[in-house]
Amino acid sequence: MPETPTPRLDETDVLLLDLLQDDAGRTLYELGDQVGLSPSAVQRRIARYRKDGLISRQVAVLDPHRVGPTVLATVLVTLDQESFEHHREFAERMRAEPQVQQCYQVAGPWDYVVVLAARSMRECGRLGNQLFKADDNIRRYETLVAFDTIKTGLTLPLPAPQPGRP
Amino acid sequence: MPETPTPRLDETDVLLLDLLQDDAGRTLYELGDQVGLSPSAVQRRIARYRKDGLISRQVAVLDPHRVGPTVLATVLVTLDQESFEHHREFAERMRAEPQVQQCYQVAGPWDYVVVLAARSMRECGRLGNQLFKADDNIRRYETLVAFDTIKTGLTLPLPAPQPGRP
DNA sequence: TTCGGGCATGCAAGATTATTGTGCCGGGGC
DNA sequence: GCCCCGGCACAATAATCTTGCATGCCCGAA
Repeated sequence: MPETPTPRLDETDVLLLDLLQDDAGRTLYELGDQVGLSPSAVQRRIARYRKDGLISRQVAVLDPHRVGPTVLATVLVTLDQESFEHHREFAERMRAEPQVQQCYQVAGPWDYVVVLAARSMRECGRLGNQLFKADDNIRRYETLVAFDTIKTGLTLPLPAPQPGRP
Repeated sequence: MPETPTPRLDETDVLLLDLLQDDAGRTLYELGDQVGLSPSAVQRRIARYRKDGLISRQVAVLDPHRVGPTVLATVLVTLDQESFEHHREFAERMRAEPQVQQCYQVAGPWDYVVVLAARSMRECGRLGNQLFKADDNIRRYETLVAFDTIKTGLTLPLPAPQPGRP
């Protein structure tokens, strides 16, 4: 796994990245205006973030309930046998399923937290069966169906700027 | 709450939205190429998605572990008193905290699922204390710290195109 | 202290890309 | 059959992005 040592970020980088996390549709001119830099300087920084893999991608976020009926659910999962191979297989299956939005391997009695997005309660149930019940290596799983989405996003808190260069 | 009746989507819409969910950085020309439409037609459709709130925003997704040390955790929460007011207050607090990535109100013994992003284990603990322990209306909460991120994103499965116009 | 290199910047030209106006075509309603 | 509406392609225009270049700053080395 490419554990790159993390490029150093100054105050402007943090400002920029926060703006981009919030709305990546802004123009370079606008961004530059907000951070006190010329558009071209901004552009070069952003290019660097991409090259460094700091910005992994740029996506459009759809409104779940505007797209059509949507059921979101969180599923807690515990595997039966914990072999490396079983974990790998499970992870692969989660990655392959488009209706799995997120999947984390966690500490404690549960092994995984999985966030599902389905188009109906019925489909949500079917998905659970297909992904978890049909797998005979899953000891137990529990589905927490969402009533309401209070907040959603992938925004990360950024580290305080390195004492580097102000 | 503005429960807009969902605009009808044809096959091209679904194709386009899927492309945009995957990578919103593509040019109109490229998008048009993939869906068999001219750039201007694509542009007009996208403008419509925005107007309809179908695309709620466009963001840059950062790589958590490239940005710096990051600890992700899922927290399950049960309130003590279930009054409307208490729920509203809790939701407000989640929305206000930048380190809360996602928050869902769910069915079952747990009331909420909260996804946290912190910069260290220490901070993660502090955050938990601040958000949940300090609140005397929280009966119980359980933190599931993530070892590993198998998958992440906000991609939604799109409904099959309406029988509308092919 | 002074010199030289690396690095990031602003500016401005040039290339791409997005936006908008126009006319055309096909389907549905009258 | 005719008209209206919606969506399309094309083209001109506008906006935005990209790149080359010269400059200034900070640093280490002499």
